[in-house]
Amino acid sequence: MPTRADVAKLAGVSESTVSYVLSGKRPISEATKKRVQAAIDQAGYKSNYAAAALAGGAPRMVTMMISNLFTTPSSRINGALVDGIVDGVREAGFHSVIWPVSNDDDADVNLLIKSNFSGGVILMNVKENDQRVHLLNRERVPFVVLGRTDVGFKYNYVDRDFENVDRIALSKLKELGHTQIGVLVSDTPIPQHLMTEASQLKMKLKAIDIPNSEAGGEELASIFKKEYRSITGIVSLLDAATIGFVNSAKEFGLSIPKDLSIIGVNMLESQAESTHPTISTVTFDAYEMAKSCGKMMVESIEAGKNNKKKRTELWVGDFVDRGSATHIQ
Amino acid sequence: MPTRADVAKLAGVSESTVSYVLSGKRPISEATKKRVQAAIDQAGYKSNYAAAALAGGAPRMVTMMISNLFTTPSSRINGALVDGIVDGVREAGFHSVIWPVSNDDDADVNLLIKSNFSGGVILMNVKENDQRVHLLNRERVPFVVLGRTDVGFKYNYVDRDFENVDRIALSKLKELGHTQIGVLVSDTPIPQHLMTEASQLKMKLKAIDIPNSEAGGEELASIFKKEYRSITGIVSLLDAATIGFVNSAKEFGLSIPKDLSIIGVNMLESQAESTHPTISTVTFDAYEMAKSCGKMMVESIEAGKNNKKKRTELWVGDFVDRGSATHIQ
DNA sequence: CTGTTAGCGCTTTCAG
DNA sequence: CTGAAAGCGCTAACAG
Repeated sequence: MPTRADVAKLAGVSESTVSYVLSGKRPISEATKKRVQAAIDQAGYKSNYAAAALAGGAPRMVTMMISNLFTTPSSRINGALVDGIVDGVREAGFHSVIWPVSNDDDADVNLLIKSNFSGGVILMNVKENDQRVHLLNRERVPFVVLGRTDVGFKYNYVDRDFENVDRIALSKLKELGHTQIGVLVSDTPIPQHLMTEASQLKMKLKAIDIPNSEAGGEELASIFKKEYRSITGIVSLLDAATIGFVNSAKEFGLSIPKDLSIIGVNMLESQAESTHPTISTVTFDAYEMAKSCGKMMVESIEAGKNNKKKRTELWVGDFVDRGSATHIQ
Repeated sequence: MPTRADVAKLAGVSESTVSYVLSGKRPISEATKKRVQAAIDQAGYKSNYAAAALAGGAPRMVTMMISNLFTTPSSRINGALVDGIVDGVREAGFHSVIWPVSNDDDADVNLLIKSNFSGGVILMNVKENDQRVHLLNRERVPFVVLGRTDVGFKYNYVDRDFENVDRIALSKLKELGHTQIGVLVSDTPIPQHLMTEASQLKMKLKAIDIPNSEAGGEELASIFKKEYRSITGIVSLLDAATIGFVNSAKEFGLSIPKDLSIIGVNMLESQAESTHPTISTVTFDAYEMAKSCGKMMVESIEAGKNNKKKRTELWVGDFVDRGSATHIQ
């Protein structure tokens, strides 16, 4: 295995010069850059991760910990998350790997932490009061949680910003001229922040409490014109019921989106898509979310070096217009 | 972060002594062993992966490369493979991680190889004439393929040993007294090695060529007594057809396993299980297979250090008796 | 813009 | 049974 010394000799420069053309951390003349690059190719040189990690301080590697990766069928959203993290981390100049946690005991986790070849850990699929959060925190390993769980102390995470999503949905409807809004819920009141937001926007919300099933949606459709005559916009927190509603709307003389604008909120991307291809949603871009999670992880690792502590919470939603939210007619 | 030097000071021994109690590579008195262990605990010492890798030569880490991990639904067999590799590798004193390959271009693979933090690569889900095999071979990275693909040169792999599986199936039937054997195939002749093996065991094989569907199996059941009166044992290469056959056998006056012994072969473990809970099979223990793959990987890495080359091919099947292969009556 | 040099923390001879 | 010391290949001051 050729080392940076071999390359240096070949190129007729010093060892550090080789390092610097590789890292770009200091200006190098084009001429030497070329010579070094040629020498690298000729020697078939490959940088040694271990040596770099040793010399550079923390290892430039982040580890994704996904529990139950192989017992639950992987969903599309998981793929987007992994891809997002990989890209975010890579853009920050780190690598990322998945650490297989076959079972739920601590052995694997401990091994990862002990071996300490990883600069930080991204925790996914966190459970309620997840023990791994406690462990990571105790062992002072830099980590970021993709999601949230209540563990009794603060930590870095990236999660969906539900309130902002609601805000986007309502302002979108407002913008389209709707003020009388029905909120599809199931056995729960309208979330407080939705209420607050609505009053700021001078919109009227009316809870429409139905079972979250296709049947529930159909039934709503059957009575909608009678019961909710004044309502022109819908914010739906339900998936299955929305399918039922949309599918049977026409049958009951309700034309969507002509008579009614619908925006689904707080559904997972996959739910939203499977719900109905024509329902507009405020959804989450899982890939982008994961990407910022990756970036945050790296930042957090680098902050740790300088003993700077940072705590970040983050995320917003995106409006996806599929044609069911339209201007009031 | 405490280092081995801190521990040494605390325990009042030399640095190398600490290393040796950790690695167990030379005899240490119980007394100092205890003192060192106490110092390690007290200091909260953790070994540094990067430093160990640097000093020790090749990094003690193997990487699993699984393509399309997140676009295909993960199956149970994949989980078994990953778990097996992890355990096999761990028993050999190495760690293992999954390298996420989101797309099929070479960028991810190159990155892995360049960063060279991994002592070896286990390739899974290989495609025909897989380019990654060429790449790994060219870059002289130690690697093992879990599966097989034709690339025009030899490499280390672990795969199912189909011939041995057939051998096991036939000898099992022979042992039970069966000599007139039907072979369930679909649009293919009986494999050559099955024929060879049968003639050595002085058994008679008869191809039973049917569609591999439940309907195909049912139809076979309906005519079996008439058409294949002399046959007492079945070797099945088909999954769906076997289900259909077994399920409708009784209806056509065929009692399994009383009248007929059935052994499924060359099915994946998952297929075999889903085929029928009472069909005996010669199947593959995916976990064990993967485990030996992990061990082989580590051996291959360590052989590389001493410039010993080894080429290994491996696997056998296991007979799983679920009661449908019984003594001739 | 480039070279010299002191480590990073560990493994492994070599010398007791 | 234990110590001392020489690196592994790289990064990052420090010194031009």
